[in-house]
Amino acid sequence: MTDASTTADPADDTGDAPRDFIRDIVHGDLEAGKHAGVVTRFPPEPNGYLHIGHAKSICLNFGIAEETGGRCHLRFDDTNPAKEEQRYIDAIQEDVRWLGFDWGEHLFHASDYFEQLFQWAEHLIGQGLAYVDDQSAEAMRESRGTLTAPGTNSPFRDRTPEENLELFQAMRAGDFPDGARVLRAKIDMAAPNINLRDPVLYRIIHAPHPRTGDAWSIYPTYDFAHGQSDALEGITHSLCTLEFEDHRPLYEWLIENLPVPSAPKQYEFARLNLSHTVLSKRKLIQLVEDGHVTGWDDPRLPTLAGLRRRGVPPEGLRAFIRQIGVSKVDSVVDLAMLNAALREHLNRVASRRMGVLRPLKLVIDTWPEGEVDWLDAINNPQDDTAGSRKVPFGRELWIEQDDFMEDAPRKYFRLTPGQEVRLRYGYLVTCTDVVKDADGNVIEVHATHDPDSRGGNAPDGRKVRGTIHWVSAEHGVAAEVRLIDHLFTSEQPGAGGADPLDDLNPAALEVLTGCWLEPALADATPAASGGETVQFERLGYFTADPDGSPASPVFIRTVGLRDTWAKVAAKGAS
RNA sequence: UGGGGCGUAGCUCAACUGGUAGAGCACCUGGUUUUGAUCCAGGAGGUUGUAGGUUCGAGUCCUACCGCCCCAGCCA
Repeated sequence: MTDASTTADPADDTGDAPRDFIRDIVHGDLEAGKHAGVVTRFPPEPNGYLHIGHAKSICLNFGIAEETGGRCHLRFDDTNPAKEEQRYIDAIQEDVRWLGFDWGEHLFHASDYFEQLFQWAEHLIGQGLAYVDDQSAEAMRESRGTLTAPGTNSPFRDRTPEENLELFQAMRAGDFPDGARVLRAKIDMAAPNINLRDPVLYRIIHAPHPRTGDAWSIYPTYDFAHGQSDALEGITHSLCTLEFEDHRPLYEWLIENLPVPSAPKQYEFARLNLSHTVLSKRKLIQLVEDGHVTGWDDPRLPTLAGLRRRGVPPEGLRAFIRQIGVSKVDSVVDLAMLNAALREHLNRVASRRMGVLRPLKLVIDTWPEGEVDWLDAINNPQDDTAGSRKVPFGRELWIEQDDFMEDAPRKYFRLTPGQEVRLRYGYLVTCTDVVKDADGNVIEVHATHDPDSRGGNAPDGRKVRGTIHWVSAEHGVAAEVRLIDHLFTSEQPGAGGADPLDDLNPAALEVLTGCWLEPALADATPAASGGETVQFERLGYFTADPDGSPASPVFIRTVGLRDTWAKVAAKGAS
C-alpha cells in the first residue's frame, strides 16, 4: 500500500499555495520589503447571511494571511444601522469559523472607530476639504451631473470651516432630522469619475445601532469609513471586488489628506458568480423574506448556512474556491465545478452506507424464513483505516425500483428475469418471478440465491456485471430523504433584466418518503451539528437533516454521484 | 458622445522580463472494478475579440476598432 499522504492532489487544499495576480502583488511587496508583514481583512456588512461568493473573499484574505505568516482581521462594516442587525453579526462569525478560519484577537467593527472618524472629518473641515451641504437628496442628485455632463457646485460649498464645524457638531448632537444635511468632501464637481464629485462622508440617521445604540445620529459612509478603518488596523492589502475600482481614487484621496497611521492599498478582483443560482444579497434576502425558501439555511440556497445544512464539507468548499482562481474577469462558474470539487473530497473521506430511496420488495425464496446473516461491509474502500460494519441480510429486502426492469435493454446489468446480480456485500441472486398488482405494476420481485456466494463473491469465479444496493426489510430504518437540485432552471437567473423568480426551479427540492436505510444510519447527527456526510452507495452523498429526529429521520442529499448510466439511458431513450 | 475595467478551449483559470498556447471542470474512447462510483490510459476541442503595425519571432509591445461589465444611493 502506498502512503496516501505523500500523493500530490491538486484538489486538496493542503497542497501548494495557489498563485494569482493578487498573491503576485503581495509576494512582490514582501520581497521588496514594503511591509514587515501582510495584514488583510474580511469586511462583511452585517445585513444578511454569508454566501459562497463571500467564501471566495474569505479564502483569499485569510488564505493570503496564512500563506505569508501574516494576519487577517474580521471587521464588520457596520456603518448603516438602518440595515444591520446583531443576529447577522453572530451568524457571520459562525460561518467564517465553520469555513475553517480564525481571526484570533482581531475582531473589529467600523463602529469601533466612530470617534476617530468623526475627528478626522473635523480635520478635513479644518483643511477646507469638507463641507456641510443642506441640499436635499434630490437637489444633490441633480447637481451631480450625469455620466457625460459635469456637476455643478452646491450653493453651500463655500461655507467657512468655522461654520462647517459648528453645523457638523450640531449634526452629531442630533439637532437635525434624517436627510436634512450631509457632510461632503470638497473635491471636484466636474471630475469624470463621479465618485470624486464631492462624495458624501456622513449622513444623519436616527436609528439604534446594534453596537453603539443611540450614541450617534450621524454615520460615516462606506467610502469614509472603510479606508480609514484599514489604515487604523494597519491593513497592507485591502482586497475588494471590481465594483469598487472607481472608488480607489477616493480611497487614496482620503488616505493622503488625513493623518492616518498607515497607507493601505486597495486591489480589486472579480466577485464569484455561480450558474443556476443567485449571489446578490438583495435577491437572497428576497427569497428568504418572501418565503420562496424556508430560511437562510435552506439547503437549496448558496448561503454558507444552507451549504452546511446540505452536508457540504468546508474542505470541499475551500477546494472549490481554490480551483476557480482569482482574476479580474467577470465570469460565471458552472455549478458542475462545485459538485466535482465536493465529490472529489467526499469520495476520499465519506463513510459508505446503504439506503433505498424508492423501495421495491425483493423476496429470496431460497433463503430460510427468519434467518438473519450479519455481513461485513467496508466503510470506505478509499480509506483502509475506516474499518467495516455489520449489515443484516434476510429473506426480504428492499431494493431500488430503478434496479429492476421486467423488459430490460441489452446493456442493463441490474435485476431482470433470468439475470444474476450481486447484492452489495451480500449474495448473488437470480430473478425468477415478479408479482404485479391489478394495474400491472411490479410490486414484488422473487429470486433465488447462491448460498456459496456469501459476501458477494462468485464461488466459481463467474462474472457478475451488476451490483445493487439493498436494505433488510426486517431491520431497515424508515426515513424521509430530500433531494436537492438547482434553485433556478436557467444558468443565469435574472439575466437581461428578467425576474429571476420566473426561473425558480419547482423541482429544486424533491421529498421522498417511505425510504429505507441500513441500521447504521439510525441516530445520525446532521453535518450542520458536527455530524458526518456519508455516501449512500450508488446514490450520492447525504447527511441527516435537523428537521428529522431519531424517531423519524430525515436525510438530505449533498450531491449525487457521477451517473454515466443516466446518460446512456437518456441516449437510448431519445 | 464621460470615467473605470475586462476579452486565451464549452466553463473557470495558467503561460517570468516577446521564443512552438497548458491545466482543472465538462465531453468522448478504452481498461480496471463487489458502487454503471472511484481509479488508470487515451481523445476531441484554440486563426489567444477583430484588423493593422514593430520584430527573425507577438497571447505578451504599439495603433485603431468591436464586444461585455461597473459607476449618476444620504447602500456596501
